[in-house]
Amino acid sequence: MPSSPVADPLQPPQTVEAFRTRLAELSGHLPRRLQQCADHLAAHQDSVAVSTVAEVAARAEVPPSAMMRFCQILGFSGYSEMQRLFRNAMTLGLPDYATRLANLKSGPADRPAALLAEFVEAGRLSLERLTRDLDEDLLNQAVEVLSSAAVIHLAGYRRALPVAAYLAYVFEQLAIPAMLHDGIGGLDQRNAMRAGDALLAVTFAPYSSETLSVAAAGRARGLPVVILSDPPATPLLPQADLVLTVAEADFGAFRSLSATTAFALSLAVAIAARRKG
Amino acid sequence: MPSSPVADPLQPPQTVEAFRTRLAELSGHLPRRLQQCADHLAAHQDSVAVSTVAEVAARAEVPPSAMMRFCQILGFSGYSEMQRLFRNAMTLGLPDYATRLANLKSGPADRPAALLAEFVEAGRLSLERLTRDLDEDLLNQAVEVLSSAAVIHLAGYRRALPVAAYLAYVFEQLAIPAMLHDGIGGLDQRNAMRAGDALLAVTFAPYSSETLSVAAAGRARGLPVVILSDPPATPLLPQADLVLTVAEADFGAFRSLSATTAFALSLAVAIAARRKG
DNA sequence: CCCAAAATAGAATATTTGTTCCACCACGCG
DNA sequence: CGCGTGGTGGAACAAATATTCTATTTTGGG
Repeated sequence: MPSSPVADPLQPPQTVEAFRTRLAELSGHLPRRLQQCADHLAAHQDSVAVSTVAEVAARAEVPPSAMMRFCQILGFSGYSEMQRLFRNAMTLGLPDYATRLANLKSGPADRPAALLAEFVEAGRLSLERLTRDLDEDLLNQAVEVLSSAAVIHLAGYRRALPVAAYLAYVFEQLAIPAMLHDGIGGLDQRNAMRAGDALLAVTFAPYSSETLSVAAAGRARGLPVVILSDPPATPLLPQADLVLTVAEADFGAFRSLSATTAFALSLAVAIAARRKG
Repeated sequence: MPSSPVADPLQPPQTVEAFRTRLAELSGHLPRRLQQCADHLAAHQDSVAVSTVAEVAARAEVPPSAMMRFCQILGFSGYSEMQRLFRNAMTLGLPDYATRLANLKSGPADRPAALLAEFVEAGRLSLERLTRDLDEDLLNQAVEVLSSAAVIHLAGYRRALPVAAYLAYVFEQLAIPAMLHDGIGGLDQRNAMRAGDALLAVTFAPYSSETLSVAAAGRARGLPVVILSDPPATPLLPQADLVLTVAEADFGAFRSLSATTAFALSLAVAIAARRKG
């Protein structure tokens, strides 16, 4: 691809990394006002996504026109184009969303490989978002609670079943007592939840009533309940002691589980480490 | 007009928390278009900060004016005021992805968050490799074969079960006849495989004998057999018509399924598109 | 089945925001 | 010591965007 190590002054940076590189290159041999722009952007680059030129310029203590000139020096056509870069990087929705969705819906012989590229992109965004938005404290609490359980009960239906099943597999590998409530044949396994155990339930909106009912049963027995879901999980807050959320980017009506599986695995391994330590 | 005589003195939510609460209150007893707004905002609340009304409205599949009305129902004077709430919440927010990832990794290796950062990194690598190493021709053939099947039979055990289960879920959503051979209670479902059907088996090294035996049964019945596995899949080549591989990066002894789920979803959606087209 | 009230869509309007342009200033070089 | 080059700020202009308004459709009650 046409991305060279040395910055081409006519081509705008396509990624935030490229943007930073360009900024570093320029910084130092720049007229005073433009240097101010560079310094300010280096320190507050993400605020570009949500601010107007006037605001950014004011914070950098330069007139708006100076900021405009600076954008153009970076290779952008103007402030808007630079802003678009940061907006795209910030939102989980894919760029050109409408166009791509139209292609997916109408495009007759859309190549499977193109489709795959979209889902890979969605997965990448989700993973990125996962580290950025992580509530570390919440995760630590979940590890704490679950690692001290005698048996970890797992629940998850429909789209959440793969995650619960995966957790069951990993826990077994790690020699951690765990039990998957698969609800096969309508058989409950709720009475298997005993004092000293804990429940880890996985559910995504719209929340399946089975999962919620297992969670309620767990609480009724006094078990700590941890729910893994997608944001916003507001309706779940009263149902659990801890609610962890993973935002999974969608493409069209479809959502992969790329970030969720990574999160689940981390959780399991962290629990194992805690139990050993 | 901050105070009205009626018992609906709507003050705009001052925090995102308050915003979520109000959303939850309203949701349910709302006219159709406004409910769409509520649903969309619940799922993509942060994208408001970086999008115009027109964009948000388009994604929610409502006209812009409907979104405006909804903002006013929430108590805001208009979209701009609502947007301000999210912009403010975001600027105080976290450093960007690269910085955050570096911070997470630099900490003690036993921190759950550090662990997560590693798995996220592994996931990203896997996704990257997935597009790079993709054998497009093979994927097209798989789509071709599976899309013309009357029923798609799915097999997968142990670590592959989540993938097979996920495929079963997605096929059902897409109204594609599919059957998961879960092998529950040691019950085979092999006689359900009939002429005109196809088998999609998922297995990773070391290959489970159950999966291989289902694949053999499928072939014996003359069904086309597609296997989804990890490289090198050489031992599987004689067992199947097509062998697709997804390389999943590992961290320590552990492998996530980030790339595999993305691949599985793509495959399913591509098959659906092919059947419709 | 009809009517009133609410909801809706899209066009018209108002406002905000980005961008360009040009007069002015500072500095260095002939 | 002027003259030219490059930098600067602000005002004028253009584009994008939010917001309001109204004709039309839908909904629910009598």
